Amino acid sequence: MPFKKMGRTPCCEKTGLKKGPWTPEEDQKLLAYIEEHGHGSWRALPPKAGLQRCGKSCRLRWTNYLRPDIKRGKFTAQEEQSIIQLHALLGNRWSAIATHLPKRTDNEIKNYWNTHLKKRLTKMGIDPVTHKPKSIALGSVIDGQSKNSANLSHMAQWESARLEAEARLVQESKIIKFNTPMVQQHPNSSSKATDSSSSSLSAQLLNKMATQPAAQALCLDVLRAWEGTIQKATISGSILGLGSSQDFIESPTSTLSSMDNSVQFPHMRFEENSRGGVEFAEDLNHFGGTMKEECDADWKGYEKCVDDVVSAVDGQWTFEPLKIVDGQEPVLHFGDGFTDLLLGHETRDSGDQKDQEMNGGNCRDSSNADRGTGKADELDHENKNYWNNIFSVVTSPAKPQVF
DNA sequence: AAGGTATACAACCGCCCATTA
DNA sequence: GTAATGGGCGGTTGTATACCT
Repeated sequence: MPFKKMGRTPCCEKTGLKKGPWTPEEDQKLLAYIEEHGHGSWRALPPKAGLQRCGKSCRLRWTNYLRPDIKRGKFTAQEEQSIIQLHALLGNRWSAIATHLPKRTDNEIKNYWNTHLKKRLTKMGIDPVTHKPKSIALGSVIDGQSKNSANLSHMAQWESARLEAEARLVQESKIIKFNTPMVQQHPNSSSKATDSSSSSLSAQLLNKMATQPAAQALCLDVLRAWEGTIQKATISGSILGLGSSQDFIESPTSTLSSMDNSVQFPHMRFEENSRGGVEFAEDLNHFGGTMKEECDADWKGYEKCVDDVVSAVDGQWTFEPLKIVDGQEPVLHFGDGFTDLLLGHETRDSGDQKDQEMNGGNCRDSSNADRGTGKADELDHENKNYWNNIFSVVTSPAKPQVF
């Protein structure tokens, strides 16, 4: 009984068809046929092309290998970072991840993740599913946080998909026009987004969500909460050993109706950049509203340990000094650290060359050394870039994005 | 040099969904 | 309304190669 589903027939007769690696001759036959006739029906293709293969096999061979617009070869550091960040955001949605990596197939990305990045994660003591230190992911310290973070991971996936859909709807309909000016402009900012061109609709959408209660879809709140969870879990939980934190994460649905505006987008400010796109300008308050209040208790205890910040060295999560600048609270951000570590920054001094390469592009450099200097503006810059990366992904699904 | 093991990647499998007849 | 079909997707397996003992 080869097929469990009723009404389902085999895509092809299995007997007599070749399986396994494709030969150059087979590739040539397939290429020649598609170039001349197009693939048409994959099921009907093999006999026409003179191939003893099933149509599905032909389709896979074409889409994953023979297609002319495929980039093969080693993944760049930028691509690696994209994969890691997108995976943190989207999970194992390889096709969705692939849409943001030009000329890379989902299969290739999936394989690369499984054979390289996933192992690197594990080696670093980070759970590849939750993108968190395993001590947290396993719930060895704070079970509640672990569950919350796992839930948030799924929530983030759900929210990201929803955000994509919403952004597409807005862009495609081009009906919504925002007559209100860009709100919450930074005092130093002169950027405006008053036009209704499609290029700025994403910015408008984000700002609309930030300012109009009825439109506050909270698509990004889950990420914010997620980040908060990481902060709390990492700093107050497993790292500083301050005990468990109270649950503060709710589902997007529940927060939609109950959360105060002050803990939503207003602590994030978006601007339209010179290219007409949207970019995250700054986090006006790392801990805004109730989230800050709920964290105060932890922060009081945290004051005793402000000289310590977590870093991963040789696969161990350890402490290193962190100076405070201008009385500002040092903040660990989700995404800081482990992404770079995965990219080869295993130690504070080992990634210099790579840092230089990445700094040449639009990559974050969140080396621990920089963090250790306590340069608040640099931290802010890193934070800004990190969110820009995420937002550019979720708000520009149609545009391949390489960080 | 030979055998065993690990790694990387291509390919396959089964499920699912949208479309079509 | 239902079965048939095509194709997408994620998980898994198979195989070639590199590395180690």
